[in-house]
Amino acid sequence: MAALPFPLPTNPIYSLYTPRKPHYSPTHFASFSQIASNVQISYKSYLNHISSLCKQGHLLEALDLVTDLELEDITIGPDVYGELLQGCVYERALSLGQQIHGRILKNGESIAKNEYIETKLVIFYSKCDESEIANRLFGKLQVQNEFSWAAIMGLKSRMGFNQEALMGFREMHEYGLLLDNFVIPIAFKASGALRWIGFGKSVHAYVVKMGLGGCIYVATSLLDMYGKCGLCEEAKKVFDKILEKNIVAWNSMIVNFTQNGLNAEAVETFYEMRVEGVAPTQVTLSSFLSASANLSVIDEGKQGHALAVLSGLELTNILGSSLINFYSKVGLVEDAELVFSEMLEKDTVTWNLLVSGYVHNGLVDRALDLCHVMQSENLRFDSVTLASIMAAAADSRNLKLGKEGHSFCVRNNLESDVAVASSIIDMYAKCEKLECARRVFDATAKRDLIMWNTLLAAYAEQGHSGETLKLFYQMQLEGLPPNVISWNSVILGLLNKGKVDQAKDTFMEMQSLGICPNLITWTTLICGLAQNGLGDEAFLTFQSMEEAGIKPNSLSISSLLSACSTMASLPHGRAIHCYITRHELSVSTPVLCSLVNMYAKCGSINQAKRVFDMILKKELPVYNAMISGYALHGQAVEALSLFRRLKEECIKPDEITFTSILSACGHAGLVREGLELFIDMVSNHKIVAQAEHYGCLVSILSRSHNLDEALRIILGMPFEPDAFIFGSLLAACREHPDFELKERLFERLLKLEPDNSGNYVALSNAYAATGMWDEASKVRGLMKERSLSKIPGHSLIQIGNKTHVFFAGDKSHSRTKEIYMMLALLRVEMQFTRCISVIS
DNA sequence: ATAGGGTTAG
Repeated sequence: MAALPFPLPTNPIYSLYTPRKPHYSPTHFASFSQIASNVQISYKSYLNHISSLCKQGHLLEALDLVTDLELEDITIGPDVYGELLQGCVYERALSLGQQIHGRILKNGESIAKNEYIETKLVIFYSKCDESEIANRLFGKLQVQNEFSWAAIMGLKSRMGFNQEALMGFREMHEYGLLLDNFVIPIAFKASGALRWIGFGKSVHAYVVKMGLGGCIYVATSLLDMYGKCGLCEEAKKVFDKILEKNIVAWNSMIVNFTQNGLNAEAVETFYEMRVEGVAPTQVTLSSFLSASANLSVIDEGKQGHALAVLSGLELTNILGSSLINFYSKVGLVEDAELVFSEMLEKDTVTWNLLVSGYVHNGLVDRALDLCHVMQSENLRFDSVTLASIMAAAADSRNLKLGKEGHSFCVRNNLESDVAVASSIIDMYAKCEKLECARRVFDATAKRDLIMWNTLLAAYAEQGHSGETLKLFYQMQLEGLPPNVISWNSVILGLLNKGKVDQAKDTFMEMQSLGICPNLITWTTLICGLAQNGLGDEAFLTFQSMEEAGIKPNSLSISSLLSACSTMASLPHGRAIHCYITRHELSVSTPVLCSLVNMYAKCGSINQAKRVFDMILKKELPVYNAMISGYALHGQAVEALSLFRRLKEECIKPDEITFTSILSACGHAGLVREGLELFIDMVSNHKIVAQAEHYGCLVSILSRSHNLDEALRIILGMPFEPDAFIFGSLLAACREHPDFELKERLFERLLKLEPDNSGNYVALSNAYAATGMWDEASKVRGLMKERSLSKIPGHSLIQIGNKTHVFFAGDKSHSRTKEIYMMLALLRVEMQFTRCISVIS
């Protein structure tokens, strides 16, 4: 047990289980002789009547009776005024209480100086949160008893002056008063609010010594204190020892589990409570809904909603907000809207919840519309609203909105809020304004872990691994230990820069420092390995992740599928497809796209089509994946027919669709169709042509031996030709016998991207395509010399109905040569226009 | 004695 912060009392043990009533009689201080004996009966009946009126909240009627007594010149004892004041305490009726206070003063010292009345007045003003009056009266008290002390300490704690409350607790003890089961809950509440676990534990020790633990008020406040300090096991121990658990005890336990992130335990406790047959309250259900939202368990949360309705609970702000929070966290936006519309009174929290719910579900426009409604209803934005707006701006890369929001924050002094500042930093980072993000970060006085992590993520995302590491060390120098998210960003930064080995070292380092990698760490690693061409390692990492007992989500699955594509390994891809089916993982649109993409890139266009056909509600990304698959396989006719179907179904194609369909036309040499599509994109769909679209156009023209036209297009483009354009040209003249042209293009490419191994592979493939194996080999040697990471490219060659995958990796040309020779032996006609290189 | 909201990592 921890040391006591105060000496133990020497007095006999205080009686514990007494109900709340003073241990002295209120009338004890009043001289009953003052009351005429002939009116005593009627006085007593008056008193009883007044008392019952007060208890029912009929304060005005009670006061009328007192007036009657006064008119009959009957001396009124302190008991009557006490009852009245107690009634005012229940009703929090400040002005009425003040009137009674006035009457008491008018009736002279005998009543005003009565200890019972004086104490009641302190209690009354304290409960009405009238700090100044309460404190003044308390200071002037003749006797400061346990009751007035408890009232004042409760007031201080409610006002947020918890430290003062605890000081009063100690002072009270020094004053020689007993710490009873009325003050101790206040002490627990204050130490819980301050997270002063040491103080709390020593009060706990006192409770044990004094045998106060059986009092339900003491026990629930003790359990709450442990919960607030994050010690859920201790809280659970206290909870289990409560023999007769009331609703507050159950609620406290559920609330504390939820607030400490132990959502499953919260749900379990809720069910235990149901088994015990205890009726839930709003507190129970709002916490249960929070836990369900955090666990994304839809059925449980819906049951909670149903139970709230069945229990006849009123849809107050708190219950309603919890419901909105639950529905929007699990993606049921319409249900959230329904609850919102059913709520009679709404406050800023309610509105904010729906706004953030929209943002959370990607409905940025609706979020902003709701903000406008908020404005028109004259509701003030607070920092929470702004944080959601900034998240919306970041999501939609809407720099204009972000800047407006930022200036609103500056005008309204909201940017000093850490969460708002973090969201502003994130917004600038997502809009690729890293310097602005940095400026906001530097200008912020108070920085928390999330803010550091936001900037870390921003640098990592852009592959500025150096800056990421610098910041990572700086935060540690400033005494802030990084968490998993910080480490994840460092790993991501390194992977995005291609520094795979360093990323792997960092992964080991974090574990040796006792930081446990989470799903995102694993996924980042799997994804990064796949993107850096290390598909095998990505798979091994996936196995380690499974061994670590971490279940993949749709992103890890997509990453693995992209690893399969990189390796062009159909068996691996099939294995993942089986894994999805076996584990009944949710097949979201991104996963379906990755599946289509994987099968296409692994050469099985038919299987890709089968997956595509199985999708009932086809969205644009799925079409895009399938079209790009056809493009990859040189099946331009199928790609074009799918493009028409897309239009028939009134789905608007985007720039990605056009990139794929244009590249399909390029591979098939469909010049007229390609040019028409380009014009359709620019004039009908108002899509600004990007470099890759020009690249496709160039590629289409080059492939049809229209190199002059291609060069004309390049000159007329609204921007400088980039590596992609030169790459397209180089790829386009794969079969072109002009070696010099290839080399010149390659030179230009190297100037733009000296470290891109893809260009070397492209040149090597171009040599290989025209049978110049030795030159191809030289380029490979050059790559090795410059120790460029080997990204194994691979080629898909369509022969008859089958597509074959040829690797252009290390042993590329020898293997390609082998296959070419095999094909020649089989007398299969080579279709070079259908020979596509897929180089990431 | 118990009660609802915002910001970061793929």
